[in-house]
Amino acid sequence: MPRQKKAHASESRKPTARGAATRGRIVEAAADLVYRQGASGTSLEDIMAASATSKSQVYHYFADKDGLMRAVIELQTRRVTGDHAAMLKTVDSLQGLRRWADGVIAMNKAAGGAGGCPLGSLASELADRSESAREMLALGFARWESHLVTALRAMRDRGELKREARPEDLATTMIAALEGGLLLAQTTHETRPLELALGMAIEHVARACV
Amino acid sequence: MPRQKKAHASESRKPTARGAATRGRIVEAAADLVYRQGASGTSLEDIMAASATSKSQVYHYFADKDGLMRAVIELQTRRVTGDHAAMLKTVDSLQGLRRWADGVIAMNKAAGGAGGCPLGSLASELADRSESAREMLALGFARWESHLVTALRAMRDRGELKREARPEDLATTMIAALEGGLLLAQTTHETRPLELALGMAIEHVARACV
DNA sequence: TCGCAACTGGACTGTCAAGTCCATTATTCG
DNA sequence: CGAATAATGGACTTGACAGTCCAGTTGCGA
Repeated sequence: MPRQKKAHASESRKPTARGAATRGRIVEAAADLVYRQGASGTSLEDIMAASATSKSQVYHYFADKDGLMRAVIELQTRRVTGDHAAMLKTVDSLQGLRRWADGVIAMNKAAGGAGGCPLGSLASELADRSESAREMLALGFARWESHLVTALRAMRDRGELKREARPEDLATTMIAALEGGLLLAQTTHETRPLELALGMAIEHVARACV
Repeated sequence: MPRQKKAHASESRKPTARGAATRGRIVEAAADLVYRQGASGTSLEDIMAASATSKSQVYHYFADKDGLMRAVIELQTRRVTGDHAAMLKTVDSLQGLRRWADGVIAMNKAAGGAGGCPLGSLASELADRSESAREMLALGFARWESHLVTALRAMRDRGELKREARPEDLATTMIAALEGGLLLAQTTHETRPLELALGMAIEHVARACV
């Protein structure tokens, strides 16, 4: 019996350009809605309407809602890590790190404090409810962290950061501060908690400088 | 027309002891389920089953599901602020603060990193979806912060903290670190991010010491 | 150009959840 | 005691939503 595994669209078929575009439209619409309303607060019909697709299209590309949500996590992870990779690419100093943080703060200010982190809100909602989602999100955070680690290592190589400093740990605290600050900003509708938290994290890095 | 406002049970009636107990059972069951499954992931029937009540009882004490969710927020806020008020009551030194942090970490370790913060997960889910919920949660965080501020002020009064230090800002960063650390712990199922984040926050306080 | 497979439209089903309603049973208090 | 009101049981309505099904169309490759 040659591969009768009933393989689903999302794997092992041969999508055309049109099909790939449709799939992309669905995931993007889903990601935006889920960002604003949460996964369980977003219905497939919402997504169909926002992406101008029909039910059969959604089920052609995804096994079920969970499968679509996994694709959403993947997209948001790509977006966040991509954005920060670009912002951090040239960062190799405390000054550069400060500018990166200022960029994050400016974005939050533009949103009036609301919104929160796309990865953070997904993690909070799904981490304890779906093991596969949790793993994907953990991986996403790890990838994000790795870009910070790269910047911190560059600082160390330049001699700004002490040789015994641990870039991995510093990156973890940076993201924790960012996520916590964003959550408080989202709740209070003020950017100040984020500013304070990121300020603390950067000071923490400064303490590990020579 | 004397006060025909169609006032609901949760206000302006006179509940008996039995009624108050029933109401309490409902809210507690709801709080536990919502903590594990989220608000939109928890149905009234789940809550009815867990609290051994019927639909008419739920609607006797709460106008609708939103009203019940507000009561849940209130309960969780009371719980969290109560717990931390007790833990922080006698704290007036960096040492005491460290012990408090160790207690938080131990609790998280006992849960295998999972769970997250009851207020944090509610905030992440509801802050952008219900203005009244957002306000209640902001108030809850503020009350929580105030207990930390009290401890920090005690440190300042004892002369351990610099006089120009800002207890309010330090408390904000402490909670941001805690929430961010908890989120990462929940996602990675490891306690380490929380340890690192709280370590950073306490070091941050230490930097403001004389 | 022919045939197969990718793609799409949309009706239909079954389930589950929120909220309504009314009848019945306690409890309080004059 | 005996109204008035609190408390409860549970059936019922209404709507929304995930997922199924099939008929029809488009497009690619031999």
